[in-house]
Amino acid sequence: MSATKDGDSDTGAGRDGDEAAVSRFVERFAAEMTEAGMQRMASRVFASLLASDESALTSAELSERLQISPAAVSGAVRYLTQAGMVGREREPGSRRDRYRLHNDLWFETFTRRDQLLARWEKVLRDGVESLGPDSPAGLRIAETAAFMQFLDSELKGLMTRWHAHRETLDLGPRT
Amino acid sequence: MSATKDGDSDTGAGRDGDEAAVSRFVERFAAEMTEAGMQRMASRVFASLLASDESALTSAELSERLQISPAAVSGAVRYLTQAGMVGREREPGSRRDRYRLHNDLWFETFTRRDQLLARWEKVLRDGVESLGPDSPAGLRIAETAAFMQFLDSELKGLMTRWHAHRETLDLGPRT
DNA sequence: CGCTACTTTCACAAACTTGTGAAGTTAAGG
DNA sequence: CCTTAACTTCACAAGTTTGTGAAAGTAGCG
Repeated sequence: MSATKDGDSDTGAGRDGDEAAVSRFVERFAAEMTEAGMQRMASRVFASLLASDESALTSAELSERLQISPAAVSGAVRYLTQAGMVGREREPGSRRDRYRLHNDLWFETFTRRDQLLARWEKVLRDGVESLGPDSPAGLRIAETAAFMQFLDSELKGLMTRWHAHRETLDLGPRT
Repeated sequence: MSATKDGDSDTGAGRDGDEAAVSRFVERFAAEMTEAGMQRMASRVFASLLASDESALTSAELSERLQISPAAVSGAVRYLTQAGMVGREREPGSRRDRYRLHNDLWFETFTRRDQLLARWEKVLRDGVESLGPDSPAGLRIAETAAFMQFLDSELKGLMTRWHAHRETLDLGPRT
């Protein structure tokens, strides 16, 4: 069925795999991310980038693949760059931007996470004061704050172990 | 205004700490959770329970403290119970339900997390097929799937370490 | 130096979410 | 059994969010 031919494509056999199947994957994965709390368009853009061979696409490509307006791409990209999940590059002699997934994808994402944890911890520590440090509720909240702190401290080691573990997989060098 | 007196309160000095301060904490913490993606009312109910001495409140108490209708409480509680973050108890000879934070709060929450991870991993593995396991995109997605699997495996050890670490804190026995 | 290709911003319409009052359901207690 | 307290469901109003087309900004390239 369908679609594998694209006219000016040059790498031959299905440049990013079977288009329909890829699109299905993109939508499925995006749906999961959306359910986990990310904006819909941002999820879709992210998933598209993840599923692209270059791990980078231009605005126009995104617009076409996802069937959305340039404005929607713009909005999604703003969100993703602010969240530090995607970088923007200008191709030297051209007026196109390319949006690129950071290589160290999950590292970047988790790095931000600890700022979040720090904020939560702060709010919780203040809460202990409000409730009285010896009340049951105060103690429970102190425990929660301690948990956040613990998580924060664990994150570093976790990423180190991931990088080590990653080496043992034969996934080839980073793209 | 002060509000510390509440008429039928019996434990004396501010049953759950200074009411205004507690409410402020509840709202602040709930706001953080909301920003992180949880529904507003669910966040507020959760925060209220966290800040209550019993770690449990009745529907009426929630309704009053948060100034929301019973219907809103009902909706929030449904969400929280489905997410496994809150349990429902019926007080024996009474028609009131009490909603209770699970003791092992964070353990419960993280336990669910691995189901989420498993789902993501599944979607990703399917994606590898769609993209071709040898394409750059396929490899990247395989790496992502591997990361999810890695995270899942780490979670167990993490919670074990947390429980150990928790013992070293003088927070008294579990509530 | 102006043309043109690309991107962003803006105002608005559509769609979804959220919280409410009111009616409906269940079960304790007389 | 009947009453009544407590919870749930339902339909809807209010408020947000989301995505779009159109206009305005930027910057390559002739």
